[in-house]
Amino acid sequence: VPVPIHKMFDYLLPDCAEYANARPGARIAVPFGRYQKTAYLLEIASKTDIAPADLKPVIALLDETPLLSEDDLALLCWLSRYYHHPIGEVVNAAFPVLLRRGGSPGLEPAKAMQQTERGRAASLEDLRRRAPRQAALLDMLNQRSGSLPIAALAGLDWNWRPAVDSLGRKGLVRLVECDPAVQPERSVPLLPEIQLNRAQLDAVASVSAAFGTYKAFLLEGVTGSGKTEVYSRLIQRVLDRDEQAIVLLPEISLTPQLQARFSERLAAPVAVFHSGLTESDRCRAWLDMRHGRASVLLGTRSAVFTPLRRPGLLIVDEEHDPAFKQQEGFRFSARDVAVIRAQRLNIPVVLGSATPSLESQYNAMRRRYHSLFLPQRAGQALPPVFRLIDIRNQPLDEGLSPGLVALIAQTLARSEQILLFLNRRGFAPTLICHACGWVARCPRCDANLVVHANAERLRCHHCNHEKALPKRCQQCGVDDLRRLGLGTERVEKALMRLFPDAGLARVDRDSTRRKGSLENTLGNIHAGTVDILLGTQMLTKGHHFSRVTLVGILDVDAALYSIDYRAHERMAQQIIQVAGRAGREDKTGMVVLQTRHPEHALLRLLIEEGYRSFALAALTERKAANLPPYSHQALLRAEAVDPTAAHRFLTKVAAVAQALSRGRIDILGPVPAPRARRAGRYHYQLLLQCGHRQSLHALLDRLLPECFKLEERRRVRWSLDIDPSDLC
DNA sequence: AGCACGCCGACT
DNA sequence: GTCGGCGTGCTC
Repeated sequence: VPVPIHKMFDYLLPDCAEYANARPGARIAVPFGRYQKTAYLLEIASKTDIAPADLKPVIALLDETPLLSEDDLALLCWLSRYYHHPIGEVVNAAFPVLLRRGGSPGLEPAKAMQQTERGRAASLEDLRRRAPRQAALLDMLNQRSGSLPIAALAGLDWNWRPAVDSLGRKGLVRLVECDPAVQPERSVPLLPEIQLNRAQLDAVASVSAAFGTYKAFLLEGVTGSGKTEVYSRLIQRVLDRDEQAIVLLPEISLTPQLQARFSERLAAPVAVFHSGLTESDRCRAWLDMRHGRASVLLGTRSAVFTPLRRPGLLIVDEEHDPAFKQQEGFRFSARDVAVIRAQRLNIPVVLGSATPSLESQYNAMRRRYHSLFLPQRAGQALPPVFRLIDIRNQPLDEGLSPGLVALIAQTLARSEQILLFLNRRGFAPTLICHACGWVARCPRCDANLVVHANAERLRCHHCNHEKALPKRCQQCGVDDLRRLGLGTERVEKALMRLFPDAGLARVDRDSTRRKGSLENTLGNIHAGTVDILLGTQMLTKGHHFSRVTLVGILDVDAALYSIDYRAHERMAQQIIQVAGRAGREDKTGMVVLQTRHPEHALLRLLIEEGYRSFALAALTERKAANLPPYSHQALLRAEAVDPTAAHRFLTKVAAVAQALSRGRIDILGPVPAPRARRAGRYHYQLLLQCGHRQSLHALLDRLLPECFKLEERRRVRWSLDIDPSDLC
């Protein structure tokens, strides 16, 4: 039953014909408490510890044939044990919401759009101006002599459903049922296979040779080295074998691009699964994969559980991205789940990245993953040149050094584009009183309020608390408040002053809040009306800007001396990813990093010898400090409104753990979490660490039941995070 | 989670 | 004399 309880529940399976087909993996409706719930049949047993009088009968069998295979069910049970998360919620995570609610798994009748008399007579010119998407659909209808299966639209990379609905309302088309067996024609013409280079061919050959068996591959390829082409060729091979593939991406915004590229190359339609779709679309894609009607699925992390009729291949693109780790509830890593699932299904899995995570790099070193390397940039584009600008004792203009300003001017003079990266939004991260030193703090969090000058407001980036920008110090009343530090808004203002004639676009969460405004900005960038592109990590993902030849990273120092042991890794990945946005076939890109630590060993290694050398050195540091991947971690978090309750609870837990572990496991803490006070609650954490994974999990198996018995647990909210990616 | 029960303070 | 705040316990 999908509830946060570490338990299975026993029910009576009525002895009648309806239940003859009941098999593990099927959904059932059961009475639970005073309500009815959709639950999952995990096991059929002939014994129970529950008193017969307490057993209630199952209300209904919802699936004649189970939607999950025995394999997938076993995987979910394994995950429940590994992540120490209640089995009901784990199984729930594998299903789309519509099916969780007990929705029918049946096929809706296939529909086709048909042109009406009115549609034939309608003036397309008028429509083309006011509703170009509807016009495009009518054009497609015309090309296909007035009838078009809805399924054929699935390959389009725009949201066609509202357009179909509008056409229907206007009576320009009508929807009729059609034969689902008729394969829809392609909506995008199939492009010929492109010529792959040696490294790409080798990668394809290695993975293809592993079809039908488990093997994990780490595909390391710099931006532009043609990973996508390797994926699509591999998927084509999978399709040739009449098997299915899942491709995982870290975030929704990357799906349209990849979907378009796949649709051009693959003979089969590409199904999509992510949180930007309606529930019914997600459910349809899920069922299409389950029943084998679709063969390729592109999706974000929850798509990793999609059942496959004929499993062939799993791909995790940008495998280093922290977004693959779910950060609340069932805290799984979709990348790790993909590897385990491939193992259990006996199929290959490909992890791709220009900047592989240290974990994966380590697994490749240990030969648990097979390394594939794509060195060249396709089409002979040259790798960018890195340059450090030492900003010590330099006069900075809102964070911009004279050297960088000069480079920007030169690049503008050549009519080329510039990309500036600053991972902090707002105007200034601190508002301080010059008279008394008072700093604007969030009343509910351990954090400074950030000045947002455009909106004339102060905002907390952790709890969204907001207030008007004060004119005077709230402590001493003097009107000399200064804005300390740099944010994208501030740099934007400086750039407008320094380069008044340049087209400027700022890309961060504030500037792209409105739906579609990111697409709009990206459009302008490609159209060439933007000369300088300024943004946060939003810019590091996916999009390539072919006219960018100068990349400026304004502040690398924050990451160099962060307390988070993963900060170096993330910094290096961001630098290489931003650098990869630049350059074009005939022009070398330049990447400029402003720092006060130009001698920093890891930074030098990164820019002089590349990401691989950096990663090896960073791994050596991890080894020396006995940090992951050389040890395994589990993090117990606790929070409460009472400032000491969480600490008291974790102290008790630490004592129990100490007694159970007999010195085999490092018990670190409890300590206050970074920014211990958040939205008025106090956060603490206890880190358990061990070089031997089995020992850690054996401890957790015995520790958790004790946690539930502790008296102190009542006053806190607590949770366990296995393989935490953030210690906060 | 979602719900009921039950015990205390603020209203008609 | 009752409404409703949320702490506590239970769900086969």
